[in-house]
Amino acid sequence: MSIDWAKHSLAVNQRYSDSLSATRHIRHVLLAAITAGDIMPGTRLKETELGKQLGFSRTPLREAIAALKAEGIIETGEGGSLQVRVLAYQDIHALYEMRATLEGMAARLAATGASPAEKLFINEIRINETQLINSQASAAALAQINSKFHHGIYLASHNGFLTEALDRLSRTMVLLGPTAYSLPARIQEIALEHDSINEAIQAGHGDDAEAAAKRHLRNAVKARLQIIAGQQRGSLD
Amino acid sequence: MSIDWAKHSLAVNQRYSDSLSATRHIRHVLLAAITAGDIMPGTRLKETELGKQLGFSRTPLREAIAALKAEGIIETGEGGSLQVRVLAYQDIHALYEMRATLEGMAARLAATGASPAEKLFINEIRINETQLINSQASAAALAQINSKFHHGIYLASHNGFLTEALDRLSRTMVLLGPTAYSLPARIQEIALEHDSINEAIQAGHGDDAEAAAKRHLRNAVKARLQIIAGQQRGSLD
DNA sequence: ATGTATACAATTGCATACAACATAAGGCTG
DNA sequence: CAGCCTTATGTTGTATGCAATTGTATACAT
Repeated sequence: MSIDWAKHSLAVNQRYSDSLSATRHIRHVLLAAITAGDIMPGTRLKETELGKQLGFSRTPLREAIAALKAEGIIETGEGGSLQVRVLAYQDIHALYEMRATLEGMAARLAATGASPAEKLFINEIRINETQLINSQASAAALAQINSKFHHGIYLASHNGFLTEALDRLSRTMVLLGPTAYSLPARIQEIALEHDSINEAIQAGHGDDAEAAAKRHLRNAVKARLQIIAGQQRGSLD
Repeated sequence: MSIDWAKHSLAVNQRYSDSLSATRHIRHVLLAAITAGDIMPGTRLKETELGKQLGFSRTPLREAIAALKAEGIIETGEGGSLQVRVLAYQDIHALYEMRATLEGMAARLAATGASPAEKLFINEIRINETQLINSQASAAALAQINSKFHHGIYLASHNGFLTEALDRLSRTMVLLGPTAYSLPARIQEIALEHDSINEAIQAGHGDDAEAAAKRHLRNAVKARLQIIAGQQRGSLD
């Protein structure tokens, strides 16, 4: 029941051309494993075991974990044991509330301050997304282009702290499990909502962009709650 | 020209009753030293030296630094050397832009969702602040009560991610140097602005609270720019 | 005199070893 | 038989040591 670390490790090496220090490499691999669902929230992580599986000593492993703890992805449970953070039900609302505000801010700033090139870039991603949806791409592929779309807007806000905060929120959200792209009905809605955001940005309408982004996120919570309700099993283990 | 680590170390031990692991202890001590201005942005930190001065080995020190790097307080310069992060001029605007949005959100949520006890608590801090100002308290004391006031609002938002994001921003802001409480003229303005925020929260007016908080932060940037202009020295070392 | 190359010193990155602590199981006692 | 204490095992926390990379100084050549 061991995890296929080699896959994630390879992907990270490919993405960064093997140029990462052990500490940062491990951090990315752990994030990838959590994102892929290979490690579920609540899973206990044992340093010795992880180190052996990953092929690194405990020193860089612990440094990577220290960084993930600072990000709120990993937490120390009772007696100092390590585990992937478990989000409470009300955390879901808090998370989306934050994202709605920040995505709204990013969309507004993108609409009012993005360069022509950035606007073109965002629009291109949007077109690309439409093509993928029409060709019935996988949920993973759709989630990836979705990420690109949002991240493009973050960057166009020209606010590094905003970009970082939103990236951090996105990383935290993987703790919630499967994305909304597992709901076929939601996919079309997402496309429409992305369109409103994109159009407002292209037109340079800050207010509209912010409102559209907030609407998008409010709908996203609804979809998320639906997924969680579907996963609901007996709460008594 | 060594730094008085014992002072910060003692303060941390007092605050946390000696119950912190070496790693977390060191993290707090470093933050305190940076906040106090004992270590300026751009200062190079040498692990061996720091470890000896703090009385800990390099392992927990490196873990503390890993956490601070994840928070953006410490960065790795050319060739892997460590230094306290240096903020660029445009970072100041980005930081305050973020804080204005998040403080506005927090104030709105506090106004609409805080419990009666929380509102009383915030009001009490506000009264306390007035007394301190009238008694000509030190800049440090004013900065502290200011922190309490804002933090009280964060908590009353009932959104842990928002609270954490704002705390993180506050920690980053210490990199900017002296607070606005070194400007006598600004102190009275701050009191008035805090009053508007507090009144809107007490009255439960979300829109007003958000607007007042945003105004407060906009004025804070102005004051900050004034301080920085005053500090201006030749940019060629 | 200036630019470059080489050697040395210093610092960071990683691994191994040790110490302290928490947990769980088993035996002992009431 | 139940409860508690003891002990053994496993896990985290910290220290030290080694390897590799980078910065620096000096000497030499142009």
